[in-house]
Amino acid sequence: MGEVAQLADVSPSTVSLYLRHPDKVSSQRAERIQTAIDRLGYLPNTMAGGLASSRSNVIGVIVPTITNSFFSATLETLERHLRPAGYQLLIGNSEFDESREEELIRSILSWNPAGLVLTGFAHSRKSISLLAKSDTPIVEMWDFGQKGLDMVVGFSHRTCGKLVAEHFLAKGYRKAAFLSTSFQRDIRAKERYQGFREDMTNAGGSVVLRELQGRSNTAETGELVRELVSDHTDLEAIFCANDIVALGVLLECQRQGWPIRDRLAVAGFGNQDFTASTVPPMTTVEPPSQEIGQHIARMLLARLGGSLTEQETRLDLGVRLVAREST
Amino acid sequence: MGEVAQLADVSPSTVSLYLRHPDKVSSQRAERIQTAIDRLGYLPNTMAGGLASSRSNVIGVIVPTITNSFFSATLETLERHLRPAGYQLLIGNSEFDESREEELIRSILSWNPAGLVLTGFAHSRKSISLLAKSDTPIVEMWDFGQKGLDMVVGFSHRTCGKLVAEHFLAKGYRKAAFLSTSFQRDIRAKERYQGFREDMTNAGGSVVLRELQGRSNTAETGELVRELVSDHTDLEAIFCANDIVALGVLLECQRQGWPIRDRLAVAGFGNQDFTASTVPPMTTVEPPSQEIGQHIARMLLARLGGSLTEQETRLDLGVRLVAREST
DNA sequence: CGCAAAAATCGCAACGCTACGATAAACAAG
DNA sequence: CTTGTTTATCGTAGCGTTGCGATTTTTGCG
Repeated sequence: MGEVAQLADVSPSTVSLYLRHPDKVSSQRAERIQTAIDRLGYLPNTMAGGLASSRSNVIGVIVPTITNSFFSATLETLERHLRPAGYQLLIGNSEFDESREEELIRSILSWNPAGLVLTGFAHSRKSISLLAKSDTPIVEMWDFGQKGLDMVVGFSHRTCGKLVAEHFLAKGYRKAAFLSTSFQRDIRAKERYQGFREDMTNAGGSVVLRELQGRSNTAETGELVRELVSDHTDLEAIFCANDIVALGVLLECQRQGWPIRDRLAVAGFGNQDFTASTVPPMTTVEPPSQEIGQHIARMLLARLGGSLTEQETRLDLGVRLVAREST
Repeated sequence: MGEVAQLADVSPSTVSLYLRHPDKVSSQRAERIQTAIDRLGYLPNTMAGGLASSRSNVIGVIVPTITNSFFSATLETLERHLRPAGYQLLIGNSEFDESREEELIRSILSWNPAGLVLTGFAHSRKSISLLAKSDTPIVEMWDFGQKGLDMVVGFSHRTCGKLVAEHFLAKGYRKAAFLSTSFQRDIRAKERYQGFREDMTNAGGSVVLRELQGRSNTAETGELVRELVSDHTDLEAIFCANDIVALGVLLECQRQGWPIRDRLAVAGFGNQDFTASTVPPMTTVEPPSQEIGQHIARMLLARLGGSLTEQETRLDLGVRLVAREST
């Protein structure tokens, strides 16, 4: 930066001022400075800037996995909205593990981030105390219904389960199954199950549960479907933890020659693109993946912009049932 | 850090030394320092550290999109291997846009990153000069066959196309189509097309090309398939730019009642999990998504560790054809 | 043209840490 | 118990910015 100042024949302070508030510098010098910057290929040192101003343009985001269209859609939207305001995302993978999350929180906090976005409400004690000590704005996303540490943007997974239960009941299905990825990995799938089960049983129906070992896997899904059907010959409908699992069910039925809906109704979660084109088209629930990113960006920017007005701090974006021919 | 030093009754230098080289500090003080750190909940300030040592633990990665299982698998593996060595990934989304990539390179470079990973060989002039000026280790990934700026880890997409062509020819298919996502967005799909086309036509076959407007979309895919089949009644096989598109083809055929393979053979790219379970199971090509991440981590760590030995700097990981019943 | 107010520029002291040379403590050997 | 050697600790000078108050220049107006 010194070099730029020298070449433009101004003081370093002026260069810094120009970089931060270009309109506070006279147009002639602004021009000289910009020329010098271009000529030298000068890149400001973010760390020095961050240190001096004791704040950074980093926003940390911790998701359980990025190999998952739910979260990656949120991440992409979040980035798209935050970048124009000059923020950089620092993305961490907790791998569904609280202690991993704690480690990441520690590491991100040491960057003095302008904000921190976490997935869900489950955090280790230590994490919570770390977060409390720092005064970083926190957003918990992809869930709703608990107190939360600071801001919350998401939807209720219980309600989502209830929505599907209502739909099943309206269609006359009473004997249902919930086919899930591992609850240990995905607490939110468990919440959907609980909401689903509660409403089904309240209405005199029944729900049997099956968990996949690991992540969505169509081969294992097929096995579980065969097992379910042979154990529960009167099974009428399956609600799956996500669309890929539901696709697995659809394909297994097809392989077995069981007509979807007449023999077995299937619903997924995610409303991924392909669900509209399966045969038959799949009933699913659409989570507000993009909206989550968008509203987090909005809230965070408002908070960081320092609009002092006591603003909304918790946002339930709800989910939408997309009823198609598979139920 | 001053506080920690005071509480542990040592000098700040010793605390710093302990943090960086714990074994250079006597065990009694080490213990006192650790206690003080825990008690105060001290978190080192990464920016100050980075500024002082003029290097950072940041490794930048720029991918065209993270909403894509190819790249996200690489990202996850990369993170898994780099984190234990103390590195943090700074992920950027170029959205298949060179000027966006340039902006990201600028922004990441201003962090003084320890390394930078880019996708593919296509960069703007300015980007290249920026990279040349900085002495950051660069890795270009997910492609192979060009010179490259520094290190390269990937595979040849032309070869991939040729592999499928060979397979089609062996099965007796001569009249083929390539059904792609937009080439403008995905140059590498274009390279697969070129390799595919070259070998098909050399063997006396023919290839017709269709591009989807945007990203993989099963509805649009269906339309294009119908159009293809009515325009080219003698069409025997379709090679798709990815598995989702191939799934779209499969589903469309099913909807139309066209028997897969007998009427139309289909091959995808990606070997995503569900491809094994479609009806019939789908032929596809498996790119080394995870291996790419793994080898980049290895190369980068070797380079950063300063093993002075002139090491390999370009790595072709190849692809594997997974032949199943859809061809 | 002179003077006050506003705008533009500058100098300097941080920011919190690291690296290096200097100093002190511990240890070994004569 | 001295001296040389190794090991542990400490002081200090930056690292490249920012932000504030001080200083200079420009502007507006009687």
